[in-house]
Amino acid sequence: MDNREKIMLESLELFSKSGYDNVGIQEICDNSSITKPTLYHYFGSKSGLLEEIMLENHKKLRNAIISSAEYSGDLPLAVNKTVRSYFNFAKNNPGFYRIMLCSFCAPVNSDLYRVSHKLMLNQYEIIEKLFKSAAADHGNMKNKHTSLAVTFIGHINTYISMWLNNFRELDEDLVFSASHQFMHGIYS
Amino acid sequence: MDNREKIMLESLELFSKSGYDNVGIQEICDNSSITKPTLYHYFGSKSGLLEEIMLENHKKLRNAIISSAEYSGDLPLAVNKTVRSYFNFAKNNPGFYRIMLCSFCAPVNSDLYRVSHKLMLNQYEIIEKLFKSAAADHGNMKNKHTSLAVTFIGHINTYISMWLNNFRELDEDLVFSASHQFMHGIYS
DNA sequence: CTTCCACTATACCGATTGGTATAATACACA
DNA sequence: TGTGTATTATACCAATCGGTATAGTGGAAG
Repeated sequence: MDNREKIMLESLELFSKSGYDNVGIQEICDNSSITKPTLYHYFGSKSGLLEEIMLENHKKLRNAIISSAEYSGDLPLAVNKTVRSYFNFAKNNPGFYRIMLCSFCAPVNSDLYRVSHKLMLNQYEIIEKLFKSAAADHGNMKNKHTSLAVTFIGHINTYISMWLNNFRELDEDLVFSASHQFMHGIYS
Repeated sequence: MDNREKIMLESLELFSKSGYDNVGIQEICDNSSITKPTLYHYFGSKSGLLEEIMLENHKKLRNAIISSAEYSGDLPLAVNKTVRSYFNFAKNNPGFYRIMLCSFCAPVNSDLYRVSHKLMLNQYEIIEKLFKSAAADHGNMKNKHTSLAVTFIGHINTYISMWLNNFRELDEDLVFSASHQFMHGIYS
């Protein structure tokens, strides 16, 4: 594993455990067995490091959900698949998901917000597109795309957050009931 | 307004805008028109200040929801009233609610977590008690108290978070549909 | 053999961090 | 008017923050 990757992995770990602001550059370097000039050689700044971490992992998430969230006439199916994709991604990237959850409610005046905000909006857009396509077949969804997308991701994050805090498993039963419950919220 | 209160109000404002870690003691003092020894006279430390802010506001929240979340044979009613209480509290204390949302996903190794964790658990307990009482009349809720409580608060926070980010209003319609959707999740 | 480049080591920078020691002040009470 | 106490102001602390300058090392490629 090269140094760049080592730094990213290690700082992701530290950020998720202590929070971006509570981790110093020196601490990252010590844990990665590299020196400060090396870190600045690759990332330029602390927020630059955060940005690359968020960009790279967001890309993986995006790839995971973008195909699940495709509408082909069956909205419950797409919703079900998307929930499953999110759950699986969280399981495979718990450290990053922790940080992402923080970034959903990050203070406006923080590096995490500045770096992540557009990425969060991009996530909304992907899901919004699903509901926009489905609206043609579901009249009661008209002009609610954004609201639905935000609610949907919010509910998914509720379950993932529960899992991260050991309140519940992310199993196939939960995929079903979460999807089912959300769909009921649309129809009613 | 006395200095103690002035400090608490001002730092709550700053914390919610920039995050606890990004606000320095000096900045709080400048904005409150007091000096550092005064702050340390009242609160002892930065985390002590955070603790008093969280304790005091949590107390207000607790008082607001504890009567709403009382079970008197009508679960949908109690759920509805509780959602309304949360929404109203958030409307009246947006700054604190922002911080509280952060504290639900705060990194374990942070002041915010250390100060808030028990308070969050206490919130769960209050709601858990509601579902525990209701379980006598609703067989399918047995042994799901904790899970239900966490999910319930999680869903409420999703809507409040949307409101804080200007995606949606917290009106009476949303109180109804949020309650309705959650109840459907229980019955199914 | 030389050039290039990723990387290290060390030492440093100014600014800011949370926190404190000490002395002056304002005010209630006698 | 004098005294005690609660609160404040000024000035300071060591430590750490993010970030950089400089000089040098090891190894691969031409």
